[in-house]
Amino acid sequence: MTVASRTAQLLNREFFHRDSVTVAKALLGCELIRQDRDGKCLGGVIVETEAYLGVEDKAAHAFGGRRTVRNESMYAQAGTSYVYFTYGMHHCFNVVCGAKDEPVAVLLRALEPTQGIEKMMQRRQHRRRRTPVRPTDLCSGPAKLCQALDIDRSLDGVDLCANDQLFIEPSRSRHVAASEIIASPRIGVAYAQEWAVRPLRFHLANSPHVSRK
DNA sequence: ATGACGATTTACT
DNA sequence: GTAAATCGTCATA
Repeated sequence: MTVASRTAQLLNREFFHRDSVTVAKALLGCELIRQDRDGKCLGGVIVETEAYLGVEDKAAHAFGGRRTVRNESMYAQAGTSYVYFTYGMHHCFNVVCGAKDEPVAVLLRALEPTQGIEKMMQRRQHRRRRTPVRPTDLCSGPAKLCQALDIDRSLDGVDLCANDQLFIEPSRSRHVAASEIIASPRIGVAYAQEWAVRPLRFHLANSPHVSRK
């Protein structure tokens, strides 16, 4: 499939050019797809996201207008990827939202695997791991899904609206009703004080593929 | 040049 | 439940 024909069926720039809470909810049910070097597609349906609100958000990397080599992609146009490295060993993947130079983004936290499951299993079952990877643990966390889909800093800053290596397709059959979306506090941001408790994490009710119950 | 810190995951008690 | 793993990045000097 060519880039041009594929681009026509992706989420477009306007989809991402909205506030991050709206995009975080709208991404639920959409499908993240990664095409690796062999042309093999890996991916799954997005079941969990978190919204990050920019300069006023104490939990966000751009809090206070912080702009560095690491988070530069947050200031790019909507639809750009922001991939960061953390804890000395993990990558996390975000979609940049809002206007250019407005550092807001959505962190993708969990997928329901649909494509390339065997290959993702192999990527997750790395050398040092002792226990087998269960299907519901394949992409049930922001760093797990990056490991499964082979997402790292080489994919930071790419345009998700015009790219055949990493992109997002609209929700297929399933229309996601507002009643299926559960909001809760974001994970791992206890240091952010009052921003730690705001309900900016969103996940599909009843999905066994989320990072936490 | 140095030190502290993660938007996490895994294993173990 | 707790703790270890592990290192790029950034603020400070």
